[in-house]
Amino acid sequence: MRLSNTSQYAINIMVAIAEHKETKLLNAKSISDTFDIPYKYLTRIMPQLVEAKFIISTRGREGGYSLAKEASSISIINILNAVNDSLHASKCILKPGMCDANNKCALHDSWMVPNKSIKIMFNQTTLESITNL
Amino acid sequence: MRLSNTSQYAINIMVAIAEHKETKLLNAKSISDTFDIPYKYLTRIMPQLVEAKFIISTRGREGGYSLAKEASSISIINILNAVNDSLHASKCILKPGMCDANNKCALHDSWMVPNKSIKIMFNQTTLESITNL
DNA sequence: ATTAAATACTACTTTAATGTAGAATTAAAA
DNA sequence: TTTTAATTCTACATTAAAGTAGTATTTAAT
Repeated sequence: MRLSNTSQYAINIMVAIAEHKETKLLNAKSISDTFDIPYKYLTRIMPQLVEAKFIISTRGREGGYSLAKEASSISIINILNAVNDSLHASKCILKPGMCDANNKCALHDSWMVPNKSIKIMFNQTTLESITNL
Repeated sequence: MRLSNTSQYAINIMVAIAEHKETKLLNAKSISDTFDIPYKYLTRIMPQLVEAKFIISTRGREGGYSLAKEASSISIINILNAVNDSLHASKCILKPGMCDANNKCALHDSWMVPNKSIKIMFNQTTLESITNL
């Protein structure tokens, strides 16, 4: 029951950029150092977050990253979706696909309770709510 | 946010054995067929469940598996522990280790709510509660 | 006794996630 | 204008999980 490294990295990256309040842009090296994210791996995640329109990248010397929109408008689920193909959120916990009502997996009903809690958390938690602004 | 294939397999296997109420023992082939678990992979999981004292194996012709104890005494968390080295249950969602109170990861507090719900479910859900007995 | 049907053991292969390397591109500073 | 510091792109390497194969062992049925 875990989040992939890539997802963990992405969330930490977004938090770092949201919290960065200096005039100089925050660059990949700093983020890599702060969270012990392998630099070369991080620099492959960054373009995905740019592509998702969460951050703006500025290339060249003195370049780096900054938020592209309000921290309050970016929730954890958005970040997860940007780096994972899908969160598996709607998938069943005991089989590859989804359970249908007639043919439920053994944990289907039991899992609904924590799964709902997870979904609510990922949906309602925004960058604003978890950063020191 | 997912359970490993091995964990999923183990839970399905235990449910199948718990629900099996014929005089003939339930064998690996049947379980493999029922849940589309690769036979050879399944036969490497079985000894772990035997080792954990959840099931009894009977070798040789007409052999198979049966529950070693009451279905009510085996909870999901027990099964997960038997096949995973650790469930990561106590680990933090955004870093390899555990957060300490002073140095929390960004999602630490937010994660506590769903995490508690997951723990309760895995601890309180027993084979008895999810099988048709 | 022999055969058949089952579990158990050991080693190997494949796959997807993760991590690494190097070169290209960009743009400010010197 | 050259250098430097940054992002981006593409390809390759490593690792751990998942899957496969073959053989040994066990035991009931024949």
